[in-house]
Amino acid sequence: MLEIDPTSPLPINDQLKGALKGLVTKGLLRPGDKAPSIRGLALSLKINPNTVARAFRELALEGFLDTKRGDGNYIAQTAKGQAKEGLAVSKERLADALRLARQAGLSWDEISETVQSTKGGEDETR
Amino acid sequence: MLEIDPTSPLPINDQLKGALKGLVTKGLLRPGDKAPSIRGLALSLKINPNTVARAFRELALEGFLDTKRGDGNYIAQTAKGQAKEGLAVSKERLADALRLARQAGLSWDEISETVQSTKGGEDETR
Amino acid sequence: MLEIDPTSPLPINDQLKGALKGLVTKGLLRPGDKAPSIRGLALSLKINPNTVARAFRELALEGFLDTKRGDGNYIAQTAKGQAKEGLAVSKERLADALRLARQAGLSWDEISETVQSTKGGEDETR
Amino acid sequence: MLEIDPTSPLPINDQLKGALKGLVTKGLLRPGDKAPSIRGLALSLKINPNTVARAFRELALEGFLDTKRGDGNYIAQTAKGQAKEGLAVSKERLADALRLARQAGLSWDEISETVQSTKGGEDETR
DNA sequence: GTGGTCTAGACCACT
DNA sequence: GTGGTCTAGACCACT
Repeated sequence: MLEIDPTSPLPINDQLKGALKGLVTKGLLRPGDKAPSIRGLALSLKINPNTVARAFRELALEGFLDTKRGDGNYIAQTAKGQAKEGLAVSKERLADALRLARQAGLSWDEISETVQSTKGGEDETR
Repeated sequence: MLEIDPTSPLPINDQLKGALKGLVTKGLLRPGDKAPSIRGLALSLKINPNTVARAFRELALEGFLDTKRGDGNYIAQTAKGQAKEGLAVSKERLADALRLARQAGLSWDEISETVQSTKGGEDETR
Repeated sequence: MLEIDPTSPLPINDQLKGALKGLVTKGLLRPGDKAPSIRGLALSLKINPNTVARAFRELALEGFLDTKRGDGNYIAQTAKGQAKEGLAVSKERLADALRLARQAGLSWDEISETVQSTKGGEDETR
Repeated sequence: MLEIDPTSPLPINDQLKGALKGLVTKGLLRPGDKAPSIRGLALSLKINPNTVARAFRELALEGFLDTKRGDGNYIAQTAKGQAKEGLAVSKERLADALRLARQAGLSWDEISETVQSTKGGEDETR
């Protein structure tokens, strides 16, 4: 359900926060639903539980998650709004990446190509 | 001529290397040309000279720049090839950014929009 | 300048956040001032740098500190307001402690005594 | 009769132990009296029975409670002494809380105020 | 030297 | 089993 890119310059914990908000945006997770457990996520993503815990703690501080000690984390009722804001952040980050690609000399045609092939790559995993 | 994004998760020194290679790719800088001075670049980009120096040192190690002590740095004759490889790296980084954006819940339509508006934004600065 | 109580049930990182806000409240640290370094504080308080870093990261998220990478942390211009809110939180925590003391059977007289002797204890360290 | 503060940094099971000793200190419960049932307490305090059970187990280990399997828990004959020691612990904890409040920037006047208003708040619940 | 991220692992509180 | 805090230590980016 979730994927992380260990080679990305974006810190793992930030990726995780974005991906979790993405699940809500996509409707795969809804307010009131139980979030995956910290340890379970760490195991399946092969990252350290502390890293997941940090992402979750920050999401809880933002009001996106409700933490119930000894029980688990739940998607907050206000999560949808937070997810929306997350989308805006993601757009900005993508725009940054595009500007960097341009700086590095990629033409808009090459960029379109990259978009297309990334789109195609998605189908393969389906 | 060169721009840096201090808010990007991509390290400044990597951005600098990519942008310098970009100038060669775009033909704005050619083999044999003198590269901008470390101090001048640091000043105009408002970053620490050490960071620029480090990027230049790495570019020299890669054979992209020729350093002449007491004179400055010159674009190496083999720079064009290096720049081409840089393009491939940039494409991969962009593909990563796209995958992250998808994880975060952006639809392909929203991504296209972002590409278009970034493209538009470029014109404004001209 | 700062003190931590390792035996307190209040997490060290929370104590640190409160104490730092206290320094601003007391006027010992002002907006624009450089905060103590993470490593320095960790050394002098004999706690782990990660714990200090966590407190600082949260204070930065709250807008109480401005972090300058490779340089250090600075008290934000808006810190005074944040410190004020911190005072309210501290009052609430003290009220909780008082209610617990009452539950545990302390009389108001014994509580007053404890307040007085704690006050006195402060003078000794001067 | 008993109250618990779920927001306190002091663990629930410690609060429970302190409160139970408080009932003895205040004379509301005497040696030989039957203690409230674990399940009943858990229900009325809305906490997990395991948490109450653990507090009782520890109190039994300290010799404050006598557990009679299949019957219930009874206040031990030596409970008064134990309760007295509990008072000392509570005083120390209150002193800690006061020092933290001072660190956080509360003046002694504000502390006195907080004491007074907590005292006043008690009357309201009567 | 200063901060940032991550891993590994211990121990605790609660369900 | 679930989350929380803390320590220890490695490695990185930037001034």
